This record gives sequence, structure tokens and C-alpha cells, in this order.
Amino acid sequence: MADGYFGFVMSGVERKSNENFSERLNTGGFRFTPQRQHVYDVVLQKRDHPTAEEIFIRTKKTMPKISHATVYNCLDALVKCGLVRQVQLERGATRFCPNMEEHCHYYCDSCGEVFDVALPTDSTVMPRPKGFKVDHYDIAVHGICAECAKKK
Amino acid sequence: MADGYFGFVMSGVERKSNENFSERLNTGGFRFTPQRQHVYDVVLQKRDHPTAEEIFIRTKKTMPKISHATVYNCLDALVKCGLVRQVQLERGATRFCPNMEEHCHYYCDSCGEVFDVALPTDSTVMPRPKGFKVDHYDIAVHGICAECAKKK
DNA sequence: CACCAATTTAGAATTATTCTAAATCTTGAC
DNA sequence: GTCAAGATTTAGAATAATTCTAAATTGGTG
Repeated sequence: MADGYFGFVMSGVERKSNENFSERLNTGGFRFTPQRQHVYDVVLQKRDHPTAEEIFIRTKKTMPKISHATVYNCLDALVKCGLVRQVQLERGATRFCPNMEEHCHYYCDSCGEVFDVALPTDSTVMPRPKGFKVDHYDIAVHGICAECAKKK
Repeated sequence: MADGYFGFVMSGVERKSNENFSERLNTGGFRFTPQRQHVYDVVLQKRDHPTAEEIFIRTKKTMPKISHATVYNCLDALVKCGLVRQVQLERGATRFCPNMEEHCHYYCDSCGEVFDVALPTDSTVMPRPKGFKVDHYDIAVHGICAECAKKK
């Protein structure tokens, strides 16, 4: 059980600026493409945890010919490179988040709003299955946000 | 394998639930139906975090006329009654889990296996948005299980 | 038993994601 | 710069996951 405890200390992926974008893709075994740049820009621009569909619509504004499949391809590449996180909050569409800091998602089951909250570096100690190699944590907290709570 | 961390730990709530099943539904504003009983039995029977589709197939064995929509309806009712949890681990189908203890899911991104791990009762209080009323936590830990790690 | 509302049903519809095959790019070698 | 090889994009089809629909059935209540 000695190695059975583990903190929320993740393989921290530091936020890097746009200059390293291409390099970042290469390291992950991907090529730079304008589509990936545009999709990444869109996700960075409005950090509201959009779905692939929403990202598709937003990306079309600056790149009208981009296709659905490409958006998925780009998002997959970005996720694999550690530039974007995939967030599963409820049934239905997956959402995406460019905040690579250690954080969890507070999700309002009433209005659907998502709040990022940074995790304390020394937060919780969790037991884990023997030999399990942790890649990352996905922590979602469901409930009702202050706004919605007021309305009831 | 360290017993107690890998195994499915029966909680008091679960043990009682069969006798109280109907009552539990009523409290949640739902009626007892044989379909709900069958679906619940199926989920309790093999605790491998099945998808709605898998539950549909398994339930058909004892109730061949049950429909797809009914399985979704039943699962939704069970989730709302606090008899079953909905688990979102990756893109694609939602999974279901009858373990109502406070626990997290270790998910092997390689083979897809899911391990339930009980959370320490004294888990740290996490910072949260002001006024947010917490309903429940969904904690998933992604990585590679011992089996899969060995193969590489 | 009779009533009303909840539930079930089959199948259609919708939503989310993946696949396909041809066209087009990106990269590295020359 | 040109070229080839392989990665990527594209539109649209295909599949998967979930929700909707409207009619039939059922459960609980009086």
C-alpha cells in the first residue's frame, strides 16, 4: 500500500504561448496546419467549455470551408498534444477546455454553466489500484450555482 | 490485488435497496414498474459499468419485450432516485454504476477497464464558487492499468 | 371497478461522432 | 525549387447514442 497513495499532482503541462504551437504539435507527432491553429485559437478565445459543434460554428467565421470532421481531427490532435482538455459533464456532447492548469469543473445541473476552480496543490490524497499509471484527473462537481439557487 | 480497493464494496444503502426499492422510487416521485425492477437488477448483477445499450441487451434476456426508450427512462428514474450513478468517462456512450458509495473511477485508457476506488471519508474540502450548492462529485482518473502497462 | 396520470412501446427523429475516398497540403530529400 | 510520401482536409455518407412521438397499457386512488 506504500505506493497506493497519490496526490492531485499531475504531469503539469505548462501553458505555452502561440510561438510554440507548431513545436508542440510536432512533439506529439502531428503536423502544423492552419486548421489546427484556427481551432486552437477559437478554443482559447472564449473559454466557455464549448462543444465540438460550437467550436465548428465559431471556427467557420474565420475559416468558412472547414469541415466537421476536421474540427474533430484538430481537437483530437490538440488533446493528444496536451494543449486542450476534453470534458465529459453529462450525457451528450463532449466539451473542450484550454485551461491546462490543475483544476476541476463545477457544473450547474440547472443552467449548464461551468466554473473552473483551481485545485490546491496539496489537496487530497487518494488511494489507487496497484500498478495503475495515472495520466490525469477529471474532477467534476455537480450541483446548483448561486444564480440558480436564488431563483428557487 | 489489494482487497478493498479493487473490489466492489457494498454500502448500506445498496443492501437495503432491494426491499426498499419501490419506496425509493416513490420518494423520488416515480412509480414502481417491473421494467424498473429488471433494469435495476441487471445493473446490480454485473457491476462492470455497462452502457445503456449493454443494459438493454441484458435486460432483454429476462424481459424480451422491453424497449430501448424504456431502458433510458428507467435509468433516468434510477439516477434521480439515487439508486444508480451515471458515469461519463470518454466520448461516446454513458455508463451506469450501482455503487452509491463515495468513490472514484480509475479508467484504463488502453483497455477500457474501470476500477472503483472508495474515497477516504476525510477527503479534503475543495474550494468552490461562492453559493454553489454541491450535489455530488464525479472523479475519474485516467491512465493505464497494471495489466496494460506490463504489455508495453 | 373507473379514472387519471405515469409509463411503456415501436419506430421515427435528432444529435454526436466516425468513416470514406478523393483532393490537397506539409515535410524532407534531392 | 521539385518531387514523392504520407498526413491532413473535405463533403457527405454512415454509424452510434439518445430523445421524441403518439397510441396503448398499466399502477395507484377513490
